[in-house]
Amino acid sequence: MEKEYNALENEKKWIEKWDGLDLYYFDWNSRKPHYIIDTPPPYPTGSFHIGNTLNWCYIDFIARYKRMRGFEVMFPQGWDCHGLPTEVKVEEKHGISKNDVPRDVFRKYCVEFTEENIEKMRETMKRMGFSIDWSKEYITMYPEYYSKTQISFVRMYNKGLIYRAYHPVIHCPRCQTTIALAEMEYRSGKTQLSYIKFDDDVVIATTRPELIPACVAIAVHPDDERYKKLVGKEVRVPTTEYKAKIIEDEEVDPEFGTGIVMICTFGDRQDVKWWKKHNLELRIVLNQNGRLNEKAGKYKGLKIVEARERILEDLEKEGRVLKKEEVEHNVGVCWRCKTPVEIVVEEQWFVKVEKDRILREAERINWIPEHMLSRLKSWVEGMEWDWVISRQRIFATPIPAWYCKKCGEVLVAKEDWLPVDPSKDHPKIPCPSCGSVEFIGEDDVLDTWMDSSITPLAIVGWPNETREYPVSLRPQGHDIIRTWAFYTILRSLALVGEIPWNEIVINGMVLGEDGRKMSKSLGNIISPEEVISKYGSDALRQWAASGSTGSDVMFTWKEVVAATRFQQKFWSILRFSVNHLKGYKPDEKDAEKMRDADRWILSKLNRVIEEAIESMDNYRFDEALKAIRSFAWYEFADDYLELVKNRLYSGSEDEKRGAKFVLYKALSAMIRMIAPFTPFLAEECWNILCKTTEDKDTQDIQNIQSVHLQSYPEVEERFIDYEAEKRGELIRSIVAEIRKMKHDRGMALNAPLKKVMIHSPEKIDIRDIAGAVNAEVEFLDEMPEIESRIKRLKPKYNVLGPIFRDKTKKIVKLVERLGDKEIQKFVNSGNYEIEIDGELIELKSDWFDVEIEKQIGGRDVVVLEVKRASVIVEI
RNA sequence: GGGCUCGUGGUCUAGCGGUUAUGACGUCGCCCUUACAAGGCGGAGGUCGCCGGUUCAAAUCCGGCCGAGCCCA
Repeated sequence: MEKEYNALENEKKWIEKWDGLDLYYFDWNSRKPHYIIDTPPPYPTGSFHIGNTLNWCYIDFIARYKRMRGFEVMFPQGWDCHGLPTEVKVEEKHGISKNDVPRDVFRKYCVEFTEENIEKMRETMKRMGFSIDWSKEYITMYPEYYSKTQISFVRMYNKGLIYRAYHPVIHCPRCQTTIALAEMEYRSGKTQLSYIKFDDDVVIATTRPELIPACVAIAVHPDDERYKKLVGKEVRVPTTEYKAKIIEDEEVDPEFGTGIVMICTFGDRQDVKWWKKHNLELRIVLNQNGRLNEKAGKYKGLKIVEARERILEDLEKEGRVLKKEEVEHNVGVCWRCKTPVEIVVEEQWFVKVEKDRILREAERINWIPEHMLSRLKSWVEGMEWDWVISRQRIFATPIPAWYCKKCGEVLVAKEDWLPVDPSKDHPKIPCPSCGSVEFIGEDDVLDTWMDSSITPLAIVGWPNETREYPVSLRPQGHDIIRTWAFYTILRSLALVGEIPWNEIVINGMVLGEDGRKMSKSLGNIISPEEVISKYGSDALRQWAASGSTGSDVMFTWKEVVAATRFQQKFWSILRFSVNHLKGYKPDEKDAEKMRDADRWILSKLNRVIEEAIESMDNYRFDEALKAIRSFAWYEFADDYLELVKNRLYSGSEDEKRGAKFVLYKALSAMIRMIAPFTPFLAEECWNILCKTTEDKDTQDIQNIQSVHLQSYPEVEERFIDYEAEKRGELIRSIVAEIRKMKHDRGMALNAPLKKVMIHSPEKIDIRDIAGAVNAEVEFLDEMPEIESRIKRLKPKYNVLGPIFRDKTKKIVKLVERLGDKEIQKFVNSGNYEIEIDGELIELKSDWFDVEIEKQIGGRDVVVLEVKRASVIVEI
């Protein structure tokens, strides 16, 4: 074996060897219990970022662990392809606008572009060693998948869970499409608040003066004494000829502005609420193209910003603008492009949100960490509108619907017509209402979340045959609880009346080394490839295991470096062990040859196995890896190996057997325990160990022995032995104490000692101690007589100095000259009088440290006190 | 404004009623010891954010305050 572990080389080697072995193939017909993971389908941006890496590491830890624990694990991989970002990239790439080419040509460009991106990302995932079953890959932009999305649409429509209606929706002027509430976020910024006089009594404050022509009512708080008299009156809306009624509503904030608010259709979501509640008129002045319409009178055709300026100018001339001030204001923006959104009213497709049912059913899912359920709950509880699913885009799943040209009847496709694209395909039946055969195909497409919210169903074969449901696990980040988790639960309940998964494990976000979220603008982005090319995948995977599940994890190079050190340590442990295990055939009978040290570490090993299983079962990867690492490094390597080294080098064959037995047991278990975390290192180590010991019992595939086909180590109760642990612990601390003594005296750790005598009520095996401390060791049944004499009184200068100043030196000299008897008297009584320059001075023994020398039969010895033992060392 | 999470040596972090508070990195000293110097051995370094309360016992539970982050309005 090489002295140094070369991670990069080894990882490359195994990626090649594993290729085509089908190590991770999920077989539906397997008799093992199934464990199905609803893997997140990432958006194919072309780069698999470090946040994905964290997420996938968790999945892979779980998948590998569960496989080793006897489950038939499905780890599929999907790609959530549709959406605007790709459309934008494709437009850039081809130098076109999406409307410059026919829809299907544009779609083709998007598909090609996406395929290239997927391939790039697959490479990184393979390099990371994720145990994906690629035969279960799904790609949402292909008809096999999106026809499922269309079927789900048809079924929900037929159940009355999807409907078409006029309703205010969020519209992104830049993306030129409707977006769902979940796709909107808030940005804070400064805005100008204008105080506008409607008449002498009514002065409103608004941040959107351009919407004054859309004002449909004026509102005040019912308890606001200032305006009680106004309620019920009407006031003319400036810039228009019509009047708006003054109403009262509890949700008006009397503290904001003048306490009088104009309600327009629509400035924000609060307007929508008021509009609905008070049954107000609908007065839309803003078109989807971002320009004002004829209802705005002379402002028709102006863009929002232009209109704002013009209206303010005109009002100013009329003396209606009383005040302008800067205010902090939150504005809703599109989450993709951060452009401020508008509220428009259009006929759109909606999915009904059954809040109560979702809240109730979500509790049946086991949330890890538990508190993440509250994220979903608070989101659902606060939902006001149904989910808008129609989008005015191209690269997405078409909505399978037509409108009859004659009577306007809506015709939704039958299941056996799917997949279908109504923008070019025709329905297979005439209009059920009027018999006409002329239709207008729906141009709108579906929200991408309509594709990705059926992933758990798609992977189990729905709608043809749903082989197993709910699936075992959903692993995802906490940032998409309100979207992906929420939508999936909703759709699963709607389509099959069941929760989608039994458990959901949430991972945190990855922070940069500065502790802030990784982002391009902060310049703190690290790519997985950068880390892998320097330190390899196993090291990055160990970093991923370093945080506690659900919490955000900071990326740090030092954690990655620490991981590579562990890999080297583990390699060295194997290198040492293999040297002694050459030709060793594991034999349970060798257990009889074990000494205290062997029994101790074997017992500890089994308790670490127990701990690792417990932690892995609870998805606490940090705990598991930490337990395994510290056992291997400290207890096994630093303590145990040091104890048995001597026996392995110079013991008799019989003496060695006990140690070899343990060496083999421990290595076999440790390699299997690190396998989910560091699959490359583990694989190499496993192969070396197998070759060394010629162990033919391990499972192999096409003549390659793989640790990833083995079972996880099990706790062997017969080796857990608390008495042995006690004795081993004692042996360990005796050796440590002797080493410490050597260290304190500036001796080399392997320096020979004349003799070591141990007395303890515990009967311990001293043979391995001798080798470890390089001395003859004797176990004493009785404590020998130890004579102690005071060697010297060492002055505490920090006490004596301040008291005696310049006399200190003289005092110290005098005390040093005292004879044995005088010293004894001084220490016993605590006081001593001396004379200096004719002056009597009383000294206290506390001012000196008493150095004691111990002897046995006249020979100098050092007595070390260890818990439950006395160790007498003759140097 | 509301909800959630979190304040632990210089930095990051474990513990979440019970001896002396975990580990990593850093730091200081000693040691090339037939697996590993990217190593070993040994130090130093903490009023567990602040104030109350519950308890025989609080870093841990409860309340309040201060601070940070995330989510939502």
